[in-house]
Amino acid sequence: MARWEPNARERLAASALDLFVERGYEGTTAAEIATRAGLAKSTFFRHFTDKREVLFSGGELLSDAFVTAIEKCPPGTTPLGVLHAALEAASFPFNPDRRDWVVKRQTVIAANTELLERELLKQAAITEAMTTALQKRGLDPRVAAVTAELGNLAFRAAFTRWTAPTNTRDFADLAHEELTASAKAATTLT
Amino acid sequence: MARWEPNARERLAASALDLFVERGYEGTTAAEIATRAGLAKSTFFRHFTDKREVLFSGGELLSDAFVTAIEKCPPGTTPLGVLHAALEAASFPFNPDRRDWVVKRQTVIAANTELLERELLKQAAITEAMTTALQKRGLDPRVAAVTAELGNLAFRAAFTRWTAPTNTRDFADLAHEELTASAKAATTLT
DNA sequence: TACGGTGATGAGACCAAGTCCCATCACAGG
DNA sequence: CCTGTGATGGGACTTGGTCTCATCACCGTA
Repeated sequence: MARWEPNARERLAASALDLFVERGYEGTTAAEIATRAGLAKSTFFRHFTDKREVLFSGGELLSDAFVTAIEKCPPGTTPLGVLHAALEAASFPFNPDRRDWVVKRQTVIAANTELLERELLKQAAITEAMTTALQKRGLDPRVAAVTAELGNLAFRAAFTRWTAPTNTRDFADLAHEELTASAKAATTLT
Repeated sequence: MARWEPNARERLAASALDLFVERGYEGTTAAEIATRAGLAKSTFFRHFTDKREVLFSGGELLSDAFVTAIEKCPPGTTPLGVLHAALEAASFPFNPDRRDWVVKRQTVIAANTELLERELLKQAAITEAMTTALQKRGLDPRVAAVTAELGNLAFRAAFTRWTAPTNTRDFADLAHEELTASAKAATTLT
């Protein structure tokens, strides 16, 4: 399979993040990213459909983790229980080693609307996948939708806390905490 | 203020939707939209920052309706009560006269990922605005977030039902129904 | 060692989105 | 009738993204 320098895709992603941090997303050209990675512009677009997408590759892994975790829950598990399991399974990208990279990436995304749009799309896709997976467990469609949305909310909250400069806690930890809090909040609406 | 043909913006929006329906979003050029509206490409981009944006102008009205409705609720109103009022106030764009236009627009959006992204961004902005407005009422941040998210969910569900071919019911009606159902679902998670 | 197949790459033409600048034109008021 | 102002037109320019064709590195095989 691998020939020449075998890591074209990874090199592109790394160069891209570096350049985005240095010059900003809009100040960086796809051709420049490719050049820094020792490749050509056409090669960049062979690996990524978009200039944006270079920051989002590997996102399917997260979605898959959510979905398969949901599927693996024993039948009869409560929706909230399923959600806890799913968040647990989706914690793998967030370990201390990857923190620097994750924070850099998130800083770049937060600074650019185009990238925010893309992120929202990915999140929506995940939420939809979770909804479907929950429905397959026999949940009422509306309950499934509310559950997935709550999971998404808890995930984002946990992520925000995990990336905070002072944080030392585990992602899964924070996720469970946020989920519990959100679920409790959901019962105090009336 | 208004000179020549005074409705440039509206003409552009109308021409755009027509063309998008005829040839699809990607099959339509910004220059073509402008030409059909009797204007030039440069004028198009003077009125809309984006080719996408031509389908989303007026969206601030919706956000404003949500927020001001939340602000106008008497203190002590329950979060769910506030949400009902907000959805009621945000029903104005959805009357029988505008149905055709709304359905056309939504069909175009649903067929194109770029447009979906933009719509998600707008929805996220509205949800965030609602969260802030709810927090200003003294709600706990987490409760505010959950409430806003639930409102968003109910809104989308109501919208889907309202645009369904067989629907004859009022949007506000559907929204109240969806919200009640979602809120109830949120209490059955454990 | 020579050879052909395969898959990744490079080069460059090409189109459309979006920016920018400057000229122009319609209208208002004096 | 003249002049200022704001909306428009036109066109040059950059960049994202697509596409095609040639090239090159490596593989297995003779």
